[in-house]
Amino acid sequence: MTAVIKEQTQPDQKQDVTGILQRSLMFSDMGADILQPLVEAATLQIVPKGKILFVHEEKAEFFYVIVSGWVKLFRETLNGEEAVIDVRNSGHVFGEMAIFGHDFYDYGAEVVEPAVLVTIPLAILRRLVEANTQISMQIFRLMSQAHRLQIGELEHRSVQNAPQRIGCFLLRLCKPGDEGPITLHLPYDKTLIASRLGMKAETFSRALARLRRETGIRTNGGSVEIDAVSQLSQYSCAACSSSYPCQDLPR
Amino acid sequence: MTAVIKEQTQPDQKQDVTGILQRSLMFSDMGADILQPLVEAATLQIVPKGKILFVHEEKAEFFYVIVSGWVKLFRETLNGEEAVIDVRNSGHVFGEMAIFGHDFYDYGAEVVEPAVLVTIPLAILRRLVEANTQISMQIFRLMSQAHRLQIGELEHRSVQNAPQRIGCFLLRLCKPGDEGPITLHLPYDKTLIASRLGMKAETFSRALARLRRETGIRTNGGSVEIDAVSQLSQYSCAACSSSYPCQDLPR
DNA sequence: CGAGGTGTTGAAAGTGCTCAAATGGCGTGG
DNA sequence: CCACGCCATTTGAGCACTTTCAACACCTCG
Repeated sequence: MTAVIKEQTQPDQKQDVTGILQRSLMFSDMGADILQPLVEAATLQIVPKGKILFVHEEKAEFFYVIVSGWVKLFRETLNGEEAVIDVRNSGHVFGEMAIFGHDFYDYGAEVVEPAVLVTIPLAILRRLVEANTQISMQIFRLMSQAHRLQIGELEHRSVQNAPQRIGCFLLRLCKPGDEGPITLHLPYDKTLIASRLGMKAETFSRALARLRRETGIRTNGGSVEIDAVSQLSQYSCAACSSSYPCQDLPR
Repeated sequence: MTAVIKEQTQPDQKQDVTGILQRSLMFSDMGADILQPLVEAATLQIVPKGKILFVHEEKAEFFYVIVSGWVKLFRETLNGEEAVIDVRNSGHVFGEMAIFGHDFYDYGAEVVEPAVLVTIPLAILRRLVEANTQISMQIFRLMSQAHRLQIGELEHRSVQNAPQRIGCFLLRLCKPGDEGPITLHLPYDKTLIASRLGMKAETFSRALARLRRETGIRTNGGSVEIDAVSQLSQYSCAACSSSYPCQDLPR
């Protein structure tokens, strides 16, 4: 339906891409010289909402760095259900787990808010990882953090009920140190938040209503007002292994 | 209550430990010379059922290789619930994810069937990983596989109902190629299987009864007879992203 | 204005959980 | 060898939470 605007990385864009990579979680603070092979092979894309970048079990050729926008990672079952694995934004990377072991994507990826992405062939990254200890150590850190987040996700799904999971989601939108009255904005639409949290849209709507009743937060469309973060964290984190602020679960 | 029998690795045991490591998933097919620093620092333990090896958020000093027995990895919430992350057996490794990033265990570990374990300081592994590409590549493979398994776990919990999850668990006990009438034995007690699958013991009991009714399997205590693996996989894998045999979920 | 997407609400059904009680196996102490 | 107590497992009844199906309100866009 909508064409992806692929832009070859022109000389004047290479600086941009280098900077983008250096601001990403995977390549933060790495020298331009180290990143050069990646930058050479990188493509900058503007991708509209709804675009499916790849599907589960497709042969993996590229990994992606998100410059802006939101990307949903998901799996589809044979009977048509969808399980959302994660929804990622600026600075995050996806599709990279296929570097080792089998060469297939572990999930599908769909742009859910208009995005700017850097696309880089996995082969280049693979070569770099084998040659450069600094990069491989950084990826280790990232993978072990991803693992930790996954464990947290599993825990949340099994011990928190719907309103608590929503509360937890809101808490992760807070900046560290936030306490008093603040206003948040939901990063993407409620339907997606619902499936991101493993519940149906209707359940989300009702659970949010209950969360309002029980913690005193107020909502108006996509904006959320929280008077006391502590009250919300008390409500949600009671059913969790770590109390707020939940260092295990950034974003 | 029960003392852990720590055995210093004596010269005559070093060969054993080397062999054990070479048969593990993490160090398979690696030369004795490469493994030597690990073997030097390794301790072989016989650990009784019930022993808690470490708890979530404890400072991480060692990682473990399972020679025999079963180990439960879990988290506990503030209000006393427990979420089982995984239950592992021979050849598997745990506690290793703490190598990078923060130095704390991501979960607690408890021996649930009498086990023989090799205990190795994380510091040694860390040094080895930084120095040896073969090891770091192998660990990458393992971490990405672990990641894939975690994703599968999340998917299962969100799209399969209780009887289907049990069926899926049974399928993973089959050897590749099994079709016809076979008899399986549950690897550990039903209460633990229940929490491994994210349900209560009572639910497990009832769900197993329903699975019997709907797929024709028979059970007698811990043994399970399956006449047609295909019938079971059809029942369970319908709500899954990959059909049987589910390469994503070994064990 | 009409269409389609997003979000909310109601009623009914389903799934898994809690609490309680009964069963049966197994090891210990007598 | 038996009685006892403990633990794993099963079963029943009632309940809580989530889903399903349906209807409707809103909003935006053409």
